[in-house]
Amino acid sequence: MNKRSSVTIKDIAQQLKLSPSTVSRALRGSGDINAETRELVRQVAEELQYSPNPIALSLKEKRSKIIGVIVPEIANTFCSATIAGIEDIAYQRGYHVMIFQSHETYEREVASVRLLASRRIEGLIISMSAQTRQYDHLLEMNAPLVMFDRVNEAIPSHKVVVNDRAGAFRGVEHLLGQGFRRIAFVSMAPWLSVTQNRLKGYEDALHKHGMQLQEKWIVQTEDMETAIRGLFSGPDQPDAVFFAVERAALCCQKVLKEQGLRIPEDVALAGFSDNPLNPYLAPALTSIRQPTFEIGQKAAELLIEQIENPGDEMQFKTLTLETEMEICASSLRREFA
Amino acid sequence: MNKRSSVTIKDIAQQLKLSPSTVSRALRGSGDINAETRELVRQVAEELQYSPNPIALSLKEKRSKIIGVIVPEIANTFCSATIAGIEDIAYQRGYHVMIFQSHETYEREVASVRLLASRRIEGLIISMSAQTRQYDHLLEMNAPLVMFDRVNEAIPSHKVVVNDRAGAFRGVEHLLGQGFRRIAFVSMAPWLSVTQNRLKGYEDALHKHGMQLQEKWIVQTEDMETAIRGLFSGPDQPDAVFFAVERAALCCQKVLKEQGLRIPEDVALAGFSDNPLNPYLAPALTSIRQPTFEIGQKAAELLIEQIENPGDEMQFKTLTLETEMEICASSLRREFA
DNA sequence: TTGTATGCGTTATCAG
DNA sequence: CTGATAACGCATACAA
Repeated sequence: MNKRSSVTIKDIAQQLKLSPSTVSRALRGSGDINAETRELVRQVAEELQYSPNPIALSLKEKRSKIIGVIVPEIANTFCSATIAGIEDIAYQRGYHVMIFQSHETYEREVASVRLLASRRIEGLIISMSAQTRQYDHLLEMNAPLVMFDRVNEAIPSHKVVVNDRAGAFRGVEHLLGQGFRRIAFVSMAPWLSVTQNRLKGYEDALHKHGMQLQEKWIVQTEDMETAIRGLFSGPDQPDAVFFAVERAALCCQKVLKEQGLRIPEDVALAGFSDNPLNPYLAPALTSIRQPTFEIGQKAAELLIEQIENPGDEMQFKTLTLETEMEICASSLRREFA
Repeated sequence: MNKRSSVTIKDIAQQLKLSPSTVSRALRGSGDINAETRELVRQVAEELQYSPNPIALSLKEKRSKIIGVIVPEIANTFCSATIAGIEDIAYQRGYHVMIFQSHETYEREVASVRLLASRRIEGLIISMSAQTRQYDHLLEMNAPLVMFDRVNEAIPSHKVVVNDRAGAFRGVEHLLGQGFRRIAFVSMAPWLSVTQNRLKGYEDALHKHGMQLQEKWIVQTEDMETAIRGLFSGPDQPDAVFFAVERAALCCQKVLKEQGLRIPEDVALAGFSDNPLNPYLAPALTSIRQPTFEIGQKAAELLIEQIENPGDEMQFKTLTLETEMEICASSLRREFA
């Protein structure tokens, strides 16, 4: 929209008394063209600060060089870090990234998908909203699609996930190793694969150590704050909480603080979270860390590969990256802490 | 790019044996048209899941209904929250938001501005990178521009800022009120207006309480970690730090921890930060809070107003919002903590 | 080597 | 009331 933007190929053509097509060829180097003419055109283009109109290009080539990204919330550390990874690759390969948030609602997600589709984006990278339980909007897309984090097996696409089961297993086993025996599990949407896998890891760990699963200590709801309050109000309270989503960490902190319960003296805490401040919390929060930047990179690579090789009837891959555990005071027995 | 996207006005016309122009009119309701025809067209459009091609529309109308946003880092809490506010208004008014990160580098910022300009975005909302000390890329834009947070008076545009001077004043006065007398100031780019204003607030507070400014306690550098380490290595160390940027908070935590200095027993801490975890840190971090969501909303409103009334030779406004102070343990004298 | 004509999807204008 | 045509900016098949 700056001055440069209104200069078209025609202006250059006019000034040089050439036809627009010649100018076009000179600029893009296709076809045979007189070296002098080319140079001349280039010079004038430079002078006039010509830059091609990408909208016209998109219309013509049916390509926009834009990839869409839909995440639940960019305020979520995991999401913003992943986006950084996506951008990294996208810009390297000459693509631009259009970011949308679903704010964890199905409606916003569907609206965003439709919008992006109508905008002729060339591909979509998505982590679904927690509310999404129906996938028509994604199945209808026939642009390349890559899912990450919140994926669904029923949807044919590349997927990038972490080994949630192993990550949760490791975290819970760590809690068990510290002597905690009454470990609650807090999560949100039970229909999401991440939730299910993390729950499996939790079960694996309990099982391996010969412990009984206590249904009442498994919380899976949107309204985590209330649920956690429930965990710590009746008799038979947990002595540790393993949270499967970042937001739950904050909820736990809040409720425990409000109930006057100390971490880890009264209740230990560990779980999935990618917030960089975790080691500085009171007390420092033991976290299962995901390779966020890399997840974004891989997703973008898979997407662009797909965009640029449309013929290939490819096998859809599921890339599984490993998590790391950052052990901090929140999950250590007092005597060690 | 889903199936719907390939249905054009022509397809509808063909199916109904009408001309494209008739279909266009029927769909957009302009001009006179037979009520039956209109209904028929609408039905077929519905059946075929027609949706207009926005790229063609953009080309024709020279409008893209896209506004660009450039921020230093979306991982920064302040930025992501602001973007949420921008999105809120934009979507209400039918605009889409294209987000770019400068990663605090001048080059990325210039590249993003140029890209957005060439993409025919209708307006730009920007918080400049810390490196940016030259503004040609912004001055050249003749699309509507709104700056927030990192603004520059030399650039003719609407601006949305917070009362940085008052915020810093309040924070530092609070530290003084708690009995701290050796207060350092940590920030990054001294040429930014935010930095300058926050520094002024710091000076105001010291001055009001009859204190001398100590140059050696004023740190303004990219490499904050080293600088802070410097503050706490020699003799004559501060007993409190007021930080003017969110990132500095983390740096302080890190260095103080590594030097075995306790907060607030040895060194008190307060400053600008919008991280929601601050109250849960060890100890809880006293924070000057900005109305992030509202900043984004206001910026978007100003931009869209400008986009939609291009004729108006408007006065450029600078909107100044107030900060709030959230007092926590990190800035309280031990006896009160 | 260069110019002309055409089309991408849409709408405004003018003719019917 | 409806249809034909041109135009937005660009690239390309084809003609010269």
